[in-house]
Amino acid sequence: MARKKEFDPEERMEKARDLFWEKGYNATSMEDLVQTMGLNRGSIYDTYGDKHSLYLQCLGNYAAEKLKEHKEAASGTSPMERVENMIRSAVEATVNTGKCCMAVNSTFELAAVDQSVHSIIKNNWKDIVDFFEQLLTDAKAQGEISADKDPKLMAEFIAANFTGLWQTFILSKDKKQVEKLAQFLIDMVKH
Amino acid sequence: MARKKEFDPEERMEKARDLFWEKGYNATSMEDLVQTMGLNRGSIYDTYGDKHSLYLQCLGNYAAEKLKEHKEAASGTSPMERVENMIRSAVEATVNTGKCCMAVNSTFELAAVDQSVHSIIKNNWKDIVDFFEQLLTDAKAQGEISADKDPKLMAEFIAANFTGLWQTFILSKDKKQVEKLAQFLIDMVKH
DNA sequence: GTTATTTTAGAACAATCGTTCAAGATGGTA
DNA sequence: TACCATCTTGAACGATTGTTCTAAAATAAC
Repeated sequence: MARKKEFDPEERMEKARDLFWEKGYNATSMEDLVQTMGLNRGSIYDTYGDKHSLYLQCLGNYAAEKLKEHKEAASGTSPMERVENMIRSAVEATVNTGKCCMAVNSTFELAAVDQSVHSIIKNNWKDIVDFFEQLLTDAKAQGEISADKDPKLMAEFIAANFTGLWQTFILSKDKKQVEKLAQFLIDMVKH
Repeated sequence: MARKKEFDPEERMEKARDLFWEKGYNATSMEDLVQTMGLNRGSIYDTYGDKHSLYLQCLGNYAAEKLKEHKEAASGTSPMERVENMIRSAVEATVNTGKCCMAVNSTFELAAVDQSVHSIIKNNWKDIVDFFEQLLTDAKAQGEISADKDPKLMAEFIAANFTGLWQTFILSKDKKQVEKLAQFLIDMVKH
């Protein structure tokens, strides 16, 4: 055996992830990454592969973490309360950090032309929609939402609305407006 | 006086616009533009300025055209029917062309870091929301939607949902699903 | 037909892009 | 202690980036 890495690959990847998150894939240069990660070019290539490979790892890391956060945010005594908390929690995270979802940024920058990116995001999207669907199915069984509602369709609708909320936040930069819109969504879903 | 341009600046700009639309700003190189526009580098710089300036002109052109299309799609005998047709028309355009909104792509790629881009898109966004708001105000006056609804908020909600529909289309590539989601939105808005 | 002015064409610019490589440093194992 | 696989370093690669410049071609006005 030989030397051990002087850095923590996971920790440095998160620095790269935050940079990609902020600037997007194409606007982030290898030089930027060298500076931000505090690593030599060679170490980056040796550890993560090329820029695209590093990006995929960052995106995968983000997606996994985001899914975990969504599930953690789903606290509450009833299914619909859990759905509500998920929505509010996502909005809160956005307005507090000032950053919107990296996966959504990536969707509009790359997913249409990059198969690997598309696949990662689509799977993550499906996980989130499935989680919503389960909650809404429970809500329906408990009579929290009316019997004529389609949990799957409604789950997709809620998830799609996240993207709308993020766009609204980017354009308006108005915390209050995003929160009002989120409340409107919740009211619509609950009836 | 001297020579006249051998090309139609407007027509060539639309070729640039379509390329930016497809690939995004950062992934489009000047060389790409030279090839696609069929112009010499010098002619591009002389006519449109640098790459960023050309992009802003393309985006402005797109925004103006999109607003026009939205208004043209707003046909119908009642306000709510006109709103419905706007939504359906936007979805149809997306699934038929396979392309989603350039302004939304641009929002997630650039608006957070580019003030000029942000301004163009925000203004266009406001125009569209205002148009929806007017229709919804009429709908409310005519009793098509209930009196407790807020037309402005609902207009923002509908506009935000467009973005969600586009994202769903990119990820699912499923025409039917996007149409179902659009119908769900219409049902929600109409009650 | 001359002149003035613009448009063209394409070479060329420095800067940056993503990537590779060779040489030196390191430390666990034999 | 000697070995050597691995990690670190920094220079360097060719390709491409956005942009500029020069000279030739073209045309409207005189």
